[in-house]
Amino acid sequence: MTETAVGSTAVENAAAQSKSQQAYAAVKARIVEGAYTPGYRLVLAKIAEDLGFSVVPVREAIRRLEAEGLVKFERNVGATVSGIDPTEYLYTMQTLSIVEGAATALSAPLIDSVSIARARAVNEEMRECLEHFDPVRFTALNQDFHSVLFEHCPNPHILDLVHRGWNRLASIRSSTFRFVPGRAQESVREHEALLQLIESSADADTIEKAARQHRASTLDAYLAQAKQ
Amino acid sequence: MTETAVGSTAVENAAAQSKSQQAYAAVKARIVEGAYTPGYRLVLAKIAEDLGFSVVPVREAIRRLEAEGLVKFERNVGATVSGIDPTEYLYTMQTLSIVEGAATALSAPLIDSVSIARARAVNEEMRECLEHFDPVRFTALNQDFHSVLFEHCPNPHILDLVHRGWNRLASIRSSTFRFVPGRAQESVREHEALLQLIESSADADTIEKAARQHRASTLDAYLAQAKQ
DNA sequence: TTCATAGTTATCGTATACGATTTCGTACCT
DNA sequence: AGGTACGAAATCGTATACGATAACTATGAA
Repeated sequence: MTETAVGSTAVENAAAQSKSQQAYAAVKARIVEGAYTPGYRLVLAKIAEDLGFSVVPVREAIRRLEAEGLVKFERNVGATVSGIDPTEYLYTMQTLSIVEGAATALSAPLIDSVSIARARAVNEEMRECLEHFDPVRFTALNQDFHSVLFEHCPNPHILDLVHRGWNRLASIRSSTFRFVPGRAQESVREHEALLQLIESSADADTIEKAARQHRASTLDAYLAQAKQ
Repeated sequence: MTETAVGSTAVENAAAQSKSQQAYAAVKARIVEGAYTPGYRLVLAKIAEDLGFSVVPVREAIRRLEAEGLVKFERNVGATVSGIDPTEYLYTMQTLSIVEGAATALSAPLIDSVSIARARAVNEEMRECLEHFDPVRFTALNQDFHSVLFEHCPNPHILDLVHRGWNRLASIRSSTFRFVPGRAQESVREHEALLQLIESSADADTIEKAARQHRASTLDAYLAQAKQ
């Protein structure tokens, strides 16, 4: 995702990237890892000081994050980390179900047996993880699993949309399965089914539907949980 | 397309918007209407001078356009209007076929008979337009038609993606049907079929497939044309 | 006590200035 | 003549400075 130049130190990287990019990466990281929680007020001057930059590159970074939906910006007021109120979560998940489904279907014919094996190994870990349930680890593995499936998507635009969707969910991602523990088992089972569809070279439409439905089910489980 | 606020003068508008936003709107408009053709070099200082601003707000505007894919930006080199080389066109159309298909399907149950009638009227105009064929007008009507179908989509994220897709195509949009004139007739016919599906409350999957296929067919026609 | 209003503070928005990087042209060397 | 290296011009990147806006607070009157 990030352009980690292979074989270059962090220092070299810092020199290679503009401060805008550094600021972007820094703020994004803080959001994704939860240091800045939803609703958190992003004060430009403060961030600039923290990073040792002026405010100008920080502004650009924030605007970029805004375009990706991670930050909400109000003129003359400032930026806050986008909360994921339930409606937002619903919209994001629905969107992701569509683009990820498409990405997975387009990706499927290009997935070699090595990747399949890797995905299966990850899913196996998830299954083990069910015993002494660790939601954070489980959710991380879940992303690994799906990454294998959609990363081969030949259409970079669609792939980008998938990444953005995952990013938007990132801040609550660490706890997705905390809210719907019952869903975890089903999820593992559906993963295996997905893998078999891909192995058997099922037609694109079938794979797309399965992938979409898989995500939609997680959403439904969450909604059912949230309702009461 | 431009956000002409009803009942407010241009001056009031200028005051209400930040210069970043104005710059964004101005540059975007120039790109969409073709004043800045693909490959055109966007020099910050030049644009700033044209608009009477400093370069700072222009930078932000450019970055925003970059995030939307309308502009390509290279560090220490500058920005150029994103070309739509055939591969890009393909990727964009494919992406749009997916999100627009989904948007149309989600939108369908919410479309009232008035909107249907309006869409049908537009399609009728398109049919007439076939006689003395005017590609530009035809393509404009085509957007109007589809707008009616997907604008009711209740998921704002998906709707946003659809808009972005159309924007990306905007610079060549004015001439889409110039390249594939034979496609125009089919297109009109498929529009009517789509309307009937919506009227008869066909299930979401059927509508989605039809909408997606409709766009995919335009893409295929273009590719077949471009090949030889 | 409560509401309205004026003043204060925090923060954003933009202009200007200057240093950094790239690109292009020219001159020199082979 | 061709290629390389040096230098100049164009352009970008960032810092600093200041004006503009909105949120907050305190004060006074009803």
